[in-house]
Amino acid sequence: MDNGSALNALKALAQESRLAAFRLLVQAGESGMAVGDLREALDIPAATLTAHLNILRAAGLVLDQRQGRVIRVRADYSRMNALQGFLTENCCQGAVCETSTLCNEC
Amino acid sequence: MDNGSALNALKALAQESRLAAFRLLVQAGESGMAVGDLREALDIPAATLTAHLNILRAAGLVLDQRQGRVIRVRADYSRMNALQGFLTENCCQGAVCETSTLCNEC
DNA sequence: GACATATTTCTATAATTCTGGAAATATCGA
DNA sequence: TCGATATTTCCAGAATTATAGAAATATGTC
Repeated sequence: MDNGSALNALKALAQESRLAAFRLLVQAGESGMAVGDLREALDIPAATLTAHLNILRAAGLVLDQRQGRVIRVRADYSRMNALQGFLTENCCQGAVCETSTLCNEC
Repeated sequence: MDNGSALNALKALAQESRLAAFRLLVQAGESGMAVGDLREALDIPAATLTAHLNILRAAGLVLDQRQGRVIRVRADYSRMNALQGFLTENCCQGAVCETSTLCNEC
C-alpha cells in the first residue's frame, strides 16, 4: 500500500459516522449490509450516508454489490490489513522489539 | 479501547504530515527522535510541527521525554495495536472468515 | 544574570470537510 | 408505462482543521 492510499483510508475512517458504519460492516461479515439498513442503524439522512459511503468506497474500504433496487455494501478486510502493514512498516529499525511500550509486531 | 479514543487516533493519523511523522517514529523505534530532527526531516515550520505533535500526543500515539533542551518523541505501539483491535472487533459475526476479500484476523 | 538554542503557545487566516434538502437516477412490480 | 422504493448526485451553507508568524517559555552555558 502506498502513502496516498493509506492516507485516504485513514481519512475515511477518521469520522464518527464512517467509523461506525465501517465497524458495523466489519461485524456483518461477508454478506455485508443493505445501504438502507445501514442508514437505519446509523440514523442519519440518506444523502449524508451516501456522501460517507462514497468516501469509504473511494478509499477501497467498502465494496458494493447491487441486488435489484438494494445495494449491499461490505467491508474489504484486505485493505484494512494492508493499512495496518503500512503503519508498522520497518518498525524499530529492524531491532527485536521491547515488550511494554513499543512495537508488538516485529 | 473505546470509540472516542479510536476516533481520535484515526483523526490524528489522517493527515499527511502527522502520518509521515508517526511513521518516522515507528521506524526510529524505542529511542524515538528529537523534535528538531523530526522538524528537519519533515521540512515544516516548528509551530506547525508542534500543532501536529500536540494532536498525536492527545491521541496517545506519541510519548514525550525531555532531555535538557531537547524533547524526544516516540511512537506508542500499544496504542496502535489497540486501535487495530478496535477496528476488527467482533468481525464476521464470529464466523470463520473467508480468505480473499474479507477478514484475515478472526 | 545574559544570551543562545529548543520548543511551545497564541492567534488569525486559509483550506478542507461535513451536512442535508431537493432533484435526479435506477430498478421493480403491476 | 406508471407508481413506488432505494439510492445517488448536486449544491451551498455550517463547522472543523491546518498553517505559520510572532511572542512566550524552558533549559543550558558562560
